[in-house]
Amino acid sequence: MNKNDLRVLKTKQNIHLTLTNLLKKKPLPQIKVTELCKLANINRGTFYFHYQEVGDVFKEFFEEIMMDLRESYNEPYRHTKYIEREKLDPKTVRIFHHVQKYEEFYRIILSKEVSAEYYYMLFDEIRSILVEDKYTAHLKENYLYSYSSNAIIGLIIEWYRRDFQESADEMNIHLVNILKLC
Amino acid sequence: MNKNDLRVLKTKQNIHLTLTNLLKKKPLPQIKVTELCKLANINRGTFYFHYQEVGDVFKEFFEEIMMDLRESYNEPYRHTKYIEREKLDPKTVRIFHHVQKYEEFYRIILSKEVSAEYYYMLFDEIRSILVEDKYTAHLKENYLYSYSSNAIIGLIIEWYRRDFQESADEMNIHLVNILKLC
DNA sequence: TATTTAATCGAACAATTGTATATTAACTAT
DNA sequence: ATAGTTAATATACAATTGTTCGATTAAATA
Repeated sequence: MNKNDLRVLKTKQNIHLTLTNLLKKKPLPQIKVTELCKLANINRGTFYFHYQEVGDVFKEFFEEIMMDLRESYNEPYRHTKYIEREKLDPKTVRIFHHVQKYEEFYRIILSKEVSAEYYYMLFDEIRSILVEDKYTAHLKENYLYSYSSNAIIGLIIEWYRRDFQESADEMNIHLVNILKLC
Repeated sequence: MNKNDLRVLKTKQNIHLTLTNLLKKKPLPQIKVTELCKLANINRGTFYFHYQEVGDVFKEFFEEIMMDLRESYNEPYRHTKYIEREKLDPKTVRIFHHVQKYEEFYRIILSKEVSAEYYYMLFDEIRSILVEDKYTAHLKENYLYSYSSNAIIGLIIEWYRRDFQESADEMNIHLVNILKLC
C-alpha cells in the first residue's frame, strides 16, 4: 500500500471527513464500519484494507493532537502571569490551553465508553514530554514522571467532568494552589 | 428478576466461574458472549437476561475488588516502617498491597485493550476514599482530590508496566521519595 | 403437595463483522 | 501514450451480536 497514491489519499481523506461529521452526531463506539463506509461511499473491503476498526481512524486524528500538545509545551511562556517562575515550570501548564483548543476531541478521549488505549496514548505523550524536560531531567526517581503525568491528567479529568466550565487560566491557578499545598 | 432465586444464583455463579477460567486463557475483549455461554452451558438469551456484555460480568468482580481496596485503606497502619507518620498519611500507601493482592485483576483493568470504564471506576473509588479521609477533609481545593488520586494511579500504571517487579513495600518507598521531592 | 411464578431454553431474525476472491478502475513510471 | 501495478470494487461467506417469541421447566409460595 503506497500512502502517496492519490487513490489512497482520497480514500483516507474521505474517511476522515465522514468520521468527523459522524462524531458530531454520535459517540465513537457507536459508529460502525458499515455505517461509515456507506456514508463515505466506499467499499467496506477498502476500509479493512487500510484500517482494522473505526478507532484506527480516530488514532490518526490523535497523532495531530499529540503533535500540538508537544508544541504547546515547548512554546515560550508568554501567558504565565499566574505562575511563580521560581516554584513551577510554567510550560507545564500550557497543557490546559491545548486541551481547551481540542476540547471536542478530549471529550471523546476521556469518555468512559472508549478504549483505554487513548488514555495511555495521552499519558505516554505527557510523560515523555516531562522526561525530556530539562527542568526535571536531573531527577533520579523514575516513578515521579508517571506520578506527575497522571496527576496532571487527573486535573484534566476533573475539568472534563465539570464540562470544561473553568478557563485554561483558571486551571493553571488550581494547579498552582495544589503545588503549594504539597 | 429476583437475585435471590436459586436459578439466578446458579446461573451467575456458573458464568462467573466460566469467565474466571476463560480469563486465564485469553484477554477480556477477546471473550465472546457466544463462547462464554457455550462453555457455561447456558442459553445466550439467559446471558442477555442478566447482562449486556461480557464486561458486565467482569464489573461484578470489580465490585469485590473495590470493597477490598476500601478495606485496605481503612486498615490500621501496622506496616508503616518506611513511612514518616508526620509527613504522610500512611494509610494511603496500603493501596499498593491491595493491588499486589489482586495483581491478576489489575493486569486486566490496566491493559490498554479494555474499556476506559474500569479505569474510571478505580479512579472514582480512590478519589472518594481520599475525599472521605479525615486527614484531608479540611482542604478546600477540590481539584486536589482528582490530582492526588490519579497521581497514585500513575504509580500503579508504572508498576504494572514494569510487570509488578517491585514489592508493595518498595512502592511505598517510591511514593515517599516523590512526596519528599514535591 | 399443588399451584403459581418467572427463569431458562430453543429457535429464529436482521445486522454487523471480518475475511476472501475475482474483476475493474485508477494511478505510476517509463 | 502505454504498460504494468495496485487500490478499489462487487460479491459472497461464516461467525457473532442483540433481540424477540412462545414453550418448558425449575423454583418459590401458599
